[in-house]
Amino acid sequence: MLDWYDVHRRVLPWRAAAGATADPYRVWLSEVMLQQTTVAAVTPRFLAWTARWPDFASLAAADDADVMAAWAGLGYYARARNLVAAAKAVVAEHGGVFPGTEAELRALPGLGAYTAAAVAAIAFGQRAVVVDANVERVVARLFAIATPLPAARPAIRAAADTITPDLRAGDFAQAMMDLGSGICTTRAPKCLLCPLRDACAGFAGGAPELLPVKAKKGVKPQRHGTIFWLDRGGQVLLVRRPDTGLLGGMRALPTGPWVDAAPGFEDAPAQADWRMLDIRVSHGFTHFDLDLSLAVAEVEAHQPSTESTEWWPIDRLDTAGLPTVFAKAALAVKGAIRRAA
DNA sequence: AACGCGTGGGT
DNA sequence: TACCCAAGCGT
Repeated sequence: MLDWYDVHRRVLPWRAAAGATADPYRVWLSEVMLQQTTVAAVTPRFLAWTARWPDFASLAAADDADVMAAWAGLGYYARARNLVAAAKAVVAEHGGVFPGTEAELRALPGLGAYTAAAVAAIAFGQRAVVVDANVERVVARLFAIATPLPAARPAIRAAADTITPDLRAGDFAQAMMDLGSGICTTRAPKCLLCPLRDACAGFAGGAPELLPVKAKKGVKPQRHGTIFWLDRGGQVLLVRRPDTGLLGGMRALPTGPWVDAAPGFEDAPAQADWRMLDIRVSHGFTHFDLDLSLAVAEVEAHQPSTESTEWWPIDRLDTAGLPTVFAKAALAVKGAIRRAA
């Protein structure tokens, strides 16, 4: 694997040159951004983020709202909140120096078993067993582990442990991920290009693409809701969502409750002459689909804001850092208003 | 130990 | 189109 990696390794912005030491801050940030998120989506965001907050100290001192806005569109927003919390902990509890052991890393917010192992191995050269979805797939095929996930996890981890080297464990982990990403892919693995082919029990068995076995997913529930668009002379009312739960801590358009049937004007952010637009916006989250009605109204100039609300210039809404579902809704409302004019 | 938690890309 | 999926974590 290491020989293969030395030839085929991907060049990525958070990776050190071959043989060089990676910057722990950049390794950590990239690992968190890459949680359940593709390299293609992460790359531009990583470059912008590191230009703005290049180290732990700058991130620990960053304004919370700026950080959340900078994360907008990447999803799983608890990651951004945990990044700041971890940076503050590094400054306050570790003298600004990132701890180098897997156990200490694991104790920081947002670093679970995978990320702590990956950072320990990649940034600190320690032997750690790094198991992500790529490694699960490669190992399940290599050892022909047919137990369905997630029950297979202990066996997969034990098998990964047996092939993890004492030296260059970080390169080994990245090699497994590059292999999983480009060769040992989910749908149609390119076994003829694989350096592990001769050792692969899954290949020998004739159907490596069927591994690992996964349970089928249930049906996603369909929910309905209302998004409120309140215009105050070219500004729109935004709220800050509660820190916990869906889209926690993010700037957002006001919403009503998410319900099973057709929604109404419940939880409108102000007394106003609300009317529903003739269009809908649909958005899929991980665990439910949302069908959104759009309620619009206008208020006079003196309409106040509160601690958790602010008026935002409509023509600069792209700078507000809205999660995708609200950016989508805003685009739809602006389009409808333009057509009506 | 399930489940809540986003989004964009691939097929 | 309607899925499935991606360098998971916290509770």
